[in-house]
Amino acid sequence: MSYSGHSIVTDTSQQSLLVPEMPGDAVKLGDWRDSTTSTGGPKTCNCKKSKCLKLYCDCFAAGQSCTNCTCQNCSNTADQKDAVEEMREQIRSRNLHAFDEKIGKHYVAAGDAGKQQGGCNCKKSHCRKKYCECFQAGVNCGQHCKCEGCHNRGEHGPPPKPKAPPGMPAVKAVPEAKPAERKLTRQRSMRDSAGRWQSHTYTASIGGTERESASQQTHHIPHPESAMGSLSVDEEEPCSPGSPSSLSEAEMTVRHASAPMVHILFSLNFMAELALKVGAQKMLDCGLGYMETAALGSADSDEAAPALQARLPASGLGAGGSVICTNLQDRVTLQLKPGQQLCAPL
DNA sequence: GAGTTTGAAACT
DNA sequence: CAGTTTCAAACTC
Ligand SMILES: [Zn+2]
Ligand SMILES: [Zn+2]
Ligand SMILES: [Zn+2]
Ligand SMILES: [Zn+2]
Ligand SMILES: [Zn+2]
Ligand SMILES: [Zn+2]
Repeated sequence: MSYSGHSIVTDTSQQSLLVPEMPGDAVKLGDWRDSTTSTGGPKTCNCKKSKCLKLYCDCFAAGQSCTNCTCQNCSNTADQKDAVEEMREQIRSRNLHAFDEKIGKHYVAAGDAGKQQGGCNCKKSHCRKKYCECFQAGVNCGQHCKCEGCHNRGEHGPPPKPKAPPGMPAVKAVPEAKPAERKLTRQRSMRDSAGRWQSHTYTASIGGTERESASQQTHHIPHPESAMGSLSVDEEEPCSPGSPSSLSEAEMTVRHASAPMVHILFSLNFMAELALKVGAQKMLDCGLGYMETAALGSADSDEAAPALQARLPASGLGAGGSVICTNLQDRVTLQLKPGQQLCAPL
């Protein structure tokens, strides 16, 4: 989702992402996009009776056309987009949030589309198997789950560790393969000191001819509102009391979607730095490629935040700092304690 | 690979 | 709503 629709006018500056700029203005979060992978991960299905036109079908639920699937009588194809869209509408009328995987058109939420907006209802799996979608998503069960005998609440054990499906090991072989270039880009809108809206495009790349690089482009845009959707940042972002103005690096924003789960978004600068420090590949291997925050978990409460923090080291991204959940309302700001870092220093 | 189990999605 | 059926994946053997 680029801002190509807007007439881009102004300057194009280059600067290092490692130099935190950004004033304490409102931060808008775009999505990370891996140029080599489709957002949300490619899905495949094996549907036999649904024609891949119901939410039973993972591909359809994820808003993807069936590709490399082994489905039968599949109608979830590009050349039948009319039928697809018709079904989508029908399902949307049944459940307004059915395809709400995106927030404000930008952020792909942790869960799969159309699933689990209200938590799981597991009865026999103790939420310890992939039958449980909370577990499958790698998150603890939360307030809205109605599960029985749940062992996925981070109380009596570590956070869920759904074993990665076989097929494409995160880091395996291919040592001779040329370092494929990977690019991570993301956009954000913010206001400059003059109050004008700007669109910032950040790019971090690794591999390829260049080793690692990062750049930033700044464009003036008419109004970000149209592009940001309902979750546009308030004109006046409520700053948590006593927070320093320069949280850019440590700041994380939590969106409390209508109901169930709180998704944690890392700030742009943080992710960009992380990409440079540990490498984009490592991030992808750790499931952070698209800011899939489920990889780190979700916090439904202050109490759950520490568990979230505890997962950071396990992700291999460094020793986590303290994550503080300052409040839990519609919008929450998580920040590191001053001087602490999520990622171990270089 | 066949058969079972599971819980979301769909249906009544 | 609740109860039932359908469905495709997760799981077991
Ligand atoms: Zn399908
Ligand atoms: Zn498919
Ligand atoms: Zn299909
Ligand atoms: Zn569950
Ligand atoms: Zn759950
Ligand atoms: Zn549970």
